[in-house]
Amino acid sequence: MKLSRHSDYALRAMIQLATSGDELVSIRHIAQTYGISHNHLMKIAQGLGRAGFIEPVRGRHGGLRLARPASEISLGALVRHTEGEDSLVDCTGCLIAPACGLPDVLAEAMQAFLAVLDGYRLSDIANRSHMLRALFDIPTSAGPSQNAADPVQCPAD
Amino acid sequence: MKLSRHSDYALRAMIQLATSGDELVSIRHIAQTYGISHNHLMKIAQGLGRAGFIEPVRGRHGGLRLARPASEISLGALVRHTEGEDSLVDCTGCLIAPACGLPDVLAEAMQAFLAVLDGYRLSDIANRSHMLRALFDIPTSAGPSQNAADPVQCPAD
DNA sequence: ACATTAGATGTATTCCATTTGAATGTATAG
DNA sequence: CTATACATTCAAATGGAATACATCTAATGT
Repeated sequence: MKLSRHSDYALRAMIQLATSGDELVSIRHIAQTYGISHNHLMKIAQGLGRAGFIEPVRGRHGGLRLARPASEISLGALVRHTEGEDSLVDCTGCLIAPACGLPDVLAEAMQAFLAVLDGYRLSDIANRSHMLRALFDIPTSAGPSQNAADPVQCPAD
Repeated sequence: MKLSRHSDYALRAMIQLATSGDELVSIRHIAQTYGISHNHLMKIAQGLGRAGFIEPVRGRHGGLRLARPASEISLGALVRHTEGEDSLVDCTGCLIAPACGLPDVLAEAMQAFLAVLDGYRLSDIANRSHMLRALFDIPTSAGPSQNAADPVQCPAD
């Protein structure tokens, strides 16, 4: 019972974009932040773009930004997109499928799971803005950090 | 977002055992019923036995039976056992872990998921007893089927 | 006692999905 | 025109799950 890394990375990227406000953030930058595969993140970003969560900007100083305010993006919608909504079990070819009550129960449980996520917005996750901005090394009006080009590296990696 | 086949098979086996009442059912028989791997099911049965869900009986006419009545076994406990209770995401090494609110939200959603399953018992799933007994080809007092040695085969397999 | 049956355990191999990597195309700012 | 960054496709690799094989232990019927 684990979220795929696909979902994991998508959520992380969205958090970073939410924290970065209107500024464009390149895929490369996000990948470097978390120390994850650049190519993989590209595909994830592609999917997020097609689904209307983010807006890609091409060209020299391009990058990604949220297509809508973080307060209007629910986590449920995100997870639904990255994980898919298909059933938890595959009953094709199961002998007892016609009499089995399991799929219904599992669907109900899944619905409860997503209902909780529907109750949270991206802005709720990224609410500790100052802490996150510091971790992302985003310069603020008060006091920008000394080296914005090379973001903090993950110590455990 | 799928249940592992491990969980799937465990649930199916438990349903068959619940439907079979006090009678012993061999692992081989269950495997043949669903057309799944005998050896794999053995390991799953092992785990179920160790966890106290089923009671294995060795020897010539041995087999498996439920350790407790089906009405006292909750689906939540079963899924918790087969899927494990660890977190949905692995945050070790994630840069923003200290400020990230995601794990809490996911844990809450997971809890809601399991809470639904906790509300159902194995007996609720196997409630259509007569249909299931027919599918499992279990002889009844009224009219036993003609060939109890060779159970019905899955048509789609 | 002995053979038979069924579960218990361990190892190894196969299989599949996810993840990653590489190469190429497309668009845009300067 | 060129450098940069996203878009797309294909192929390799990694890791976990599922399966197969081999062997052992325990209980039962003869």
